[in-house]
This record gives sequence, C-alpha cells and structure tokens, in this order.
Amino acid sequence: MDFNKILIRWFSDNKRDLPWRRTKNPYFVWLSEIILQQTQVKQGLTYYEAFVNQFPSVFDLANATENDVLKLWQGLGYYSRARNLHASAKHIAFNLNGAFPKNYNGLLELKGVGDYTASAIASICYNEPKAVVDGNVYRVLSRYFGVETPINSTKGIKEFKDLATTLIDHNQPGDYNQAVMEFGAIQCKPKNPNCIKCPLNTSCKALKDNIIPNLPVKLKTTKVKTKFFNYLVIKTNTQYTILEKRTKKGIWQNLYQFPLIESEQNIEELFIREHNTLKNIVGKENFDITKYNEKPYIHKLSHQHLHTTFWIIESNINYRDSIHIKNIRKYPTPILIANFIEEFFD
DNA sequence: AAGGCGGGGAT
DNA sequence: ATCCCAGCCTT
Repeated sequence: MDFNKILIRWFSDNKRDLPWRRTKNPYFVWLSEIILQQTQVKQGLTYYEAFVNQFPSVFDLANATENDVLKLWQGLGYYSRARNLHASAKHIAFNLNGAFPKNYNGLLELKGVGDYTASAIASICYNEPKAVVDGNVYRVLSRYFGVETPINSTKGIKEFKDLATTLIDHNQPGDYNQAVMEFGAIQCKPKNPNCIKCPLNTSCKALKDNIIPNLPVKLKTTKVKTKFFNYLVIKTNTQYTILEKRTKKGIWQNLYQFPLIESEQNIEELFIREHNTLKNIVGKENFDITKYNEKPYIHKLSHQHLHTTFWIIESNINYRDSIHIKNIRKYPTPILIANFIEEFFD
C-alpha cells in the first residue's frame, strides 16, 4: 500500500479529538495554526479554547485592543504571533469585509502566515493540494526515505517541500497533511519512537539502515547569551506601582514590565553601592530599597539566559504614570514578570 | 544564509 | 544539560 494511504488509514484510527479538527471554518483553523507554531498541542490547547471563547469571530478579534490580545496570549511565547494575528484580523475584518483569503497565495499575504500555515489552511479548508512541512514532517520523511540533507539548509528546505508535494493525496490533502504531522507527534517521535509497532516499519529506510536516532539531520544551533536584568518594583504607601511598555524591537515587544536596568555584565556590586547612596540621598523615611531574591532567577529563553534580580522600592512619593496595584493583572507581561506579581502582590 | 524570537515538556 | 515543538520575519 502507498505511503500516504497507510498514513491516512493510521490517522483515522489514531487521531486525537482536537477542537480545531471539528471545523473547517478558516477563522478557527487559522487561529489554531498560529497558536501551534513552534508549540506543542498540549500547551496550545487551553489558549485555543480561551481565544475561541473570548473572540468567537474574526470581528471580535479585530475589535479587541492589542493589549487584550497579548494578555490572552500571555505565557505562550513568540509574541509576534499575537501581534500579527491581531493585525491580520483587522485586515480581514475591515479591508476584506470579514472574508478570508480563499487560496494558498492569498493566505500567504497575511502577516504571520508563511508557507507552512498557508498550506495547512488551504489544504484543510479549501482542499488545495499544498503540502505542509513542519518539524514532524521533516522527521517522518527524513526517516522513512532516509534523507540526510540538513533540514535547516536551503537545499533541505526545498528538497523536503518537493518530496512532500509528490506525496500529498490530491483527494484528501487536508487529511494527508494532518496525518503526517500527527504521525510524527505520536508515533515517529524524536526520541525512542516505537518502531516495533509502526505501520511503516517494513519499508522505512532509516529503520532498515539502523540510523533512526541520526535523523533528521540538523545544522548547529545558536549559542545562548547571558544578560543581567535588575527590575525596580515600586510600591507606594497608597498601593501604586510603575509598569513600562517594551516598545523596542526584540523580546517581549509591547509587553509590560517594571522599570528595568539591563546590562551585558553583572552589575550587582555597582548596584548595591548605588542603591545605598540613593537611600542616603532620598532619606530612608521616604524611600527604602531592598533586594527581593537573594539569588538571581535564571529565566531561560531559547537564545538568552536572563539573570534577574527584583529590587523592592517602598516609597511614599507620588510618581507620574503610576498605576494602582489592583489593576496590575490587566497588563500583558512576560511570564517572568507575571510569576513575580503572583508571588509578591497580595 | 543566518539569527532573533518564549516557554514548556521530554529525555 | 540538550533537544524539540503544526514557523515566521528581519537583516
């Protein structure tokens, strides 16, 4: 039997019952695909439910503020997805009168929609035979066909896309695409795949050659940078604090945080000297600063390790642009800040 | 072509 | 620790 027939059969027998598989409405499919970019189903599921619940249509999403969208996205990471999702919702609602692009090429014009997502939506919603190539597809195809081209090389990207295109089932492209991905997620896993009970184990090239653990081939990863974050957490006697919006490009764009002193080097010693000086100048009766966490929290991102110290500033000064602490949870923040807020306030 | 962009889960 | 996850965008 053909590769794709076996996979589609396997899919119909083993697929998980997921909410976005119960609809072909492009709004819901689009929403699920954006949420699932670089995100496991288990992690994305609750966010999908929350978005469907709070924004039942593209118009509801379009009419929300970016702060609201980012707040609902909080904790999911890769926040450009949320900003692009919102921008595209406004475009669809207000420029296209709520009508989704009706094919791969039209979908590709949406912000945050690349080859993978356009192929997924076009195949699932419109039966367009565009093959998806995500991390699962790279793994399944590289193993089954024994392809050793690095998946993150220009050559590999084209080679796997072409291979996937020759394999797609033209009668049920959406089911085929989802079948390969589900197969990669559940059966042909990165570590310890269960090849003993695999429906493809009689024809899998990598299994035959005993090189399953070597595939797919991926070129070297980027190295991690260390940065030092000192957050100034103001708490006034009238229960006000200060949050600032990260407007610059880079991590956490448009999310909120406490005033931050960021450095490439550890400035703890300098910081302690200066904050003692500050206490003496301002006067301890109006202003007291203490270190909250004795050991820095190390917040690990995929490409940065943030050594973070929170400094508590108790003060009876009225600051401009301060917010009442009872409103602090309305602001979208990085999970690092959200966790601190839950621990420190009330 | 290379690097930036999150946070959580599996091993 | 290291790798991976229904990738996309900028430089």
